[in-house]
Amino acid sequence: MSKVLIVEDDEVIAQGMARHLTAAGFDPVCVNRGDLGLQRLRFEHPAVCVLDLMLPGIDGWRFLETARAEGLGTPIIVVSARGTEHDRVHALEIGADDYLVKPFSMKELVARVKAASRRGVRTESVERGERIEIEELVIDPREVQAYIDGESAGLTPTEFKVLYQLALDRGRVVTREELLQKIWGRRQMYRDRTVDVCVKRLRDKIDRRASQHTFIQTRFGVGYKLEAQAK
Amino acid sequence: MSKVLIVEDDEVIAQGMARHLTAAGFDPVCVNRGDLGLQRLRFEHPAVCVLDLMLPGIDGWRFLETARAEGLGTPIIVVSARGTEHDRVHALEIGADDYLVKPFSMKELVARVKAASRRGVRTESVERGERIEIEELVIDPREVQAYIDGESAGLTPTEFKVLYQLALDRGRVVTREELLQKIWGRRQMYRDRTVDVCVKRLRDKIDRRASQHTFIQTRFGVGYKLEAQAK
DNA sequence: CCGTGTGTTCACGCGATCGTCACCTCCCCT
DNA sequence: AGGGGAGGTGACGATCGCGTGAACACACGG
Repeated sequence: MSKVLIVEDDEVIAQGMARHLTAAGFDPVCVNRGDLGLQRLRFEHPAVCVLDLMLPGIDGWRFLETARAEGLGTPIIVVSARGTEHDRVHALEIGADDYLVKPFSMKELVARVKAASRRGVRTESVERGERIEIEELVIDPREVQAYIDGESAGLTPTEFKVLYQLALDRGRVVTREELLQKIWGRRQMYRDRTVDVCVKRLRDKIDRRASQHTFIQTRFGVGYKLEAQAK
Repeated sequence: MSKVLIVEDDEVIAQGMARHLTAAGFDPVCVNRGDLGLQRLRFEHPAVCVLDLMLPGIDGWRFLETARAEGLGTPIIVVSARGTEHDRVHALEIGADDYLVKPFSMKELVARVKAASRRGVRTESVERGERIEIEELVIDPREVQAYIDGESAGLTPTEFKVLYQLALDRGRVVTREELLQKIWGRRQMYRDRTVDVCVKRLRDKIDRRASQHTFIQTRFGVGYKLEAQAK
């Protein structure tokens, strides 16, 4: 469920961590360069970040400093082969949340990732993500609301989630199964019209103004798609 | 500044920790029994708790379990002479935020306490901070009071904290969980109406004047939001 | 020891929300 | 052109969220 960003240049270790985190119910993403990791940290907001200190691109120290300077609050767990007291204290001082010395047990890593994600509740529901603007439609995750021509669309939480999910993949067709899975947490549907009804209500609210114009398009037999123009 | 609760039965170690934490700008409080520590954790809400596992009264394990079961969200750093992988993993699993094996360096302890308090579950220090003005509403952190048209609203400390928290993120929807965590230091809520009641009283006090006008808006199924206009 | 101020929990009730269903419309394929 | 199935639409009912008033718990000051 929760995403974990692994910034580690050793393929073997990264894969091992990913495997164990997956088994524990996390959704790990691996990156082998510091600069790439920083970019992904900025855009997709993972619940936790596991960071190696020795990295190509930019090293872990600069990674930490930059991330904190930019105000990114993601819990960061440093893993490193070097584990002198000075290293540990310094990393913690400049913004690390935890420090594990290699070699470490995967069990402990998983436990510490769990602990970090547990307390990082704050990005769970609100706050994550930028506003998305598509023509006169503005989708604001911070307010959990959408606006048309600056006027609130009065979306309910579920409606908003659907719209936001479509907006994250705007231009792409999103299947019903995907929506049902991500928003309702259901696995399979036999004849479930839940999504359809929700989309209808959504359309009633956001397509009302610009008549003749529908933001949410239907892909027959597949799913729904939100218009792509990023304004 | 920030209070740190030290639950440790060895006087010498406790005093050492207290001394170093004081030097680092913390306000340590020592307790030598588990049951007493738990009471103080419940009563005064420290920013961080440092917990030894071997204790008279109730031991650290039960301390951890009880605190978390009660929904107390204070970051807890476990320190222990026993440091097997199993111990560490288990402690983290049942709610510890960090685990240090004795003997440890005081520098590292301080660094980890800093890291834990940094991601501060709660906004302990209300004192610093600018006044926030929203139309005729003035929120003054120094006075711990709000004013409407220059007249005191007579807010209680808790009411003020809620208002201030909303004001810091004005325009953004703040979830109940977030408020409960930041102000009351609880992590999970089962069916807790504390926030609702507090908000009701807040509204009674600050919305009284400008009738027809509510500063605090409800986002159904999500949380509360304070009006955005910075005057 | 008892009022008072403050904070938390409880119980009730209304209204918002959301899933389901039935029926209708439209698309796609043959 | 017609049939079957996918999707749109409107309505209904159960549930849940939350406002509200009151009871309850607790520390403080006299």
